[in-house]
Amino acid sequence: MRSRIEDVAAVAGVSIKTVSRVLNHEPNVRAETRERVMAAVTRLGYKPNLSARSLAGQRSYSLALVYNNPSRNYLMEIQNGMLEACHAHHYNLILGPVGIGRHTLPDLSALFENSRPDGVVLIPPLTDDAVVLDWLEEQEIPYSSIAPRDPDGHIGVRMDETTAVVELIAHLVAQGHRRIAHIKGPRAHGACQWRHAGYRQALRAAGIDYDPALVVNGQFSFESGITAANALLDLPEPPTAIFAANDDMAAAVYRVAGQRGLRIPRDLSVCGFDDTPIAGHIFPALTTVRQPTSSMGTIATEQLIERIRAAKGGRMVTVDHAVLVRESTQAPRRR
Amino acid sequence: MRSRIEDVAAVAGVSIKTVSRVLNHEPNVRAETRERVMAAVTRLGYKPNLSARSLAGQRSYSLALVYNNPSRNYLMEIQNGMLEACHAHHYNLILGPVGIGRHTLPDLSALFENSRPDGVVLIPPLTDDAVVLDWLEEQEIPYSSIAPRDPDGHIGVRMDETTAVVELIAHLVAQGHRRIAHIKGPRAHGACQWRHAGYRQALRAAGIDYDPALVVNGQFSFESGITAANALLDLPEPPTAIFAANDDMAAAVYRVAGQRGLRIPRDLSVCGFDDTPIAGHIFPALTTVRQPTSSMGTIATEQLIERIRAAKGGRMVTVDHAVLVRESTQAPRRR
DNA sequence: TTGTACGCGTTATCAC
DNA sequence: GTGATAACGCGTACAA
Repeated sequence: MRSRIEDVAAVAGVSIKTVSRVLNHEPNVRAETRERVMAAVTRLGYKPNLSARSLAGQRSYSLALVYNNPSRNYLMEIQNGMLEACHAHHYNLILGPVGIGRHTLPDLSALFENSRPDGVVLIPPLTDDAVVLDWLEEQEIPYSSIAPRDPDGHIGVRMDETTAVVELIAHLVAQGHRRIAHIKGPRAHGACQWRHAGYRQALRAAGIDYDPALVVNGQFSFESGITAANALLDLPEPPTAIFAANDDMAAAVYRVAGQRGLRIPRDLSVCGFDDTPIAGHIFPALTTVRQPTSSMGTIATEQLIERIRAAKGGRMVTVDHAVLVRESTQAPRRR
Repeated sequence: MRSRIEDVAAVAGVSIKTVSRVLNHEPNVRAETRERVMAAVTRLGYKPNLSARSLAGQRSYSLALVYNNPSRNYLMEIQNGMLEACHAHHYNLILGPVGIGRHTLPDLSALFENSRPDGVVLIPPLTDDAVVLDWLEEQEIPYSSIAPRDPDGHIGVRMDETTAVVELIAHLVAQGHRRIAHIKGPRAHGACQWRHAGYRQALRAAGIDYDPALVVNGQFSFESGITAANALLDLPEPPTAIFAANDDMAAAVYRVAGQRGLRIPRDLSVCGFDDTPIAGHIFPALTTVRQPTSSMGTIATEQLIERIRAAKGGRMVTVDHAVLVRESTQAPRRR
C-alpha cells in the first residue's frame, strides 16, 4: 500500500499537521523540521492523495479549458500550452467542450457540478460571451482570457493583432499590390475586428481607398473560405492579393485558385494569419502572421494560477507577433 | 451550500446507504423506494461529490488518454471520440502525454501517482510498447488499445488497414498505373506493416513485380514526406503514382511536386491514408482511405469501461474503412 | 430490503 | 512553532 501523510509524520517524528504545513508551503515551520519532513517524503516516495486533498480542502487542483467551436489546430496548441503549465504547477487539466447558444451555460455549469475546477481558461469566442463571463463572476470562479475583445479588467494573454496585420499588409503594398482583398473572420471574435482594423489602417497609411467590395465575410472555416474566395475572384476587377483572416481560409483560397487555373503567387498573392501547420505544408508555403499559440496557452494558465492564489493576482500579458514572409506573396503582374 | 447525500436521504425518507444504492445502480432496492430517491435527487439538484466518491470508493472515475508522439489531427480526433464516451458514462478524461524512450515509464507512473485514472486508452505507437504493456499488466490497470499490432488478447478497436490499402492500390491499377511507389510509415507502428502489406498484396494481385526502389521510408511527418518524395521523383524512372502511408506525407508529395512543376494528377497521382482535414483542403483534393478516428476513440473508451466493470469485459472491435476517391488520382499519361 | 457506523487521506480549527 | 481532533461527503462491512 502506498504511504499516507500519517506515515510521513511518523518517520519524520512530527504530527500530520506539520507535514501538511510543509507540503503546502505554509509558514510557521522551523527549517530543520521542514527538512526532516521532506526527507521522510522522499524516503517513502509519498504522493498526496488528490481526492482526499480536494475533499478536505474544497478545491480540486484542476483547471478547465472551456471552448465551444474553435479550429482544431488552435485548440490543440492552446491545450498543449496549458498542459505544460498545469504539469509544472501540479494542476490537472480538464477539457470543457460546451455547446453553443443556449446550451453553453447548462454545459458549463454541469462541468462545474461534476469536476469543480478551481478556475477556467477561456478562448474565443467564449472569451467575449457576456453570459459566460457574468456567470463566472457571479459564481466567483477565477478565469483567464485568451485574446479577449476588451483586455481591460481581465487577466490572461493577448497579441497586438492589429499591428501585426498592418505589417502584413504593408508587405503586400511594398510589393506593389493595390487591390488587396480581405476575408473577415466571424463577428463574435475580437480577431475579426482587429484584423479588419489592421487591414484598413494599412490601406489608409498607403493612401489606398477602402473598397467595401473587396471585403467579404468568412467564418474561419475552410468551407467559408471557399465561398468567400469565389466571391472575390468573381469580381469584375478581382484583387491581386487576398488577406484571409486565418490560415484555414487562406488554404481555401489556394483551392479555389487551383480550380480556376490561377497560380499562386504569380497570378494571385495570398496571406493568412496564425501560422498553423498547414501554412508551411501547402504549396507554395503561406505568408502569414505567426502567433505563439502554445505559449499563449501556457501564459494564460500561469496568470490563472496566480489569480487563484491571490484575489488580485495575475495580469493581461501581451505576446509578440511576427510576420512570416514565405512563398505565397509576390509583386502583382503588370496588366 | 450544495446538497449532500444525507439531504437526499432525509427528503426521500430513507438512509444514505439506500440513496447510495440507487445512485450506483445496485440491486436490492424496491422500485418504489428507488423512485422516491430519484425524485429527491431531482428536487434537490443533487450531484455526488467526485472527490468524496473517489476517496471512499478507491477509484477516480477518470480515464486517461496516453500518448507520446502521434500526429496532432489523429490525437485530436481520438480525444474528441473519448470525450464523447466519457461524457456519456460520467467519466472524466485525463490527458497523459508521456516522453519517449526511457522517459515513458516514469511519466506514466507519475500520471498514476497523481491522477490515478481507473484505466487508460493507448494509441500507436504506445499501443505496442512492450514496456508499457508489461507495466500496466503488472499494476493490473485496465487498458484499451487502438490499432494494436497484435489484436489477440487485447481489447480496443482496430481497422482492416491491409484490405483498405489493397482496395486503394487496386483503384490506381485500374486507372492504368504500374509504377506505383510507397512511402512507408515508421516501423514502430502496426500501420507501417499493414499498409505496406496491402501495397504488396495489391501489386501481386495485379501481376506487378515488387520493386524495392519504389518503396522508401517515412516517419508520418510532413518533413519526412518531403525527403521521401524527393528520393522517389529523383529516380531514373520515377513512379506515375505515389501512395503515402498517411495524409501528411501525401501533402508533402504535393509540395515537392509543386516545386518541380509537376501537376497532380496530370503528371503524378497521389494518395494517402486517414482522411484528415487536410485531405479535403489541399488542391486537388486527396484520394485517401477514410478511417473513423473519432469513433475509434469512442469505441476504445466504451470497451475500456466494460473492462473496468468486469474483469473479462470488453473486446476488440473492428471498424469499417472506406476508400475515398477524390481528385488526386487519374490515369497516367502516355509516354 | 434497509440502516448504522466506520474508514478513506487530507485540510483546518483551535489549543498548547 | 507544533499537535490533537474534527470536519469533508461518500462507500461499505455488518447488522437488522
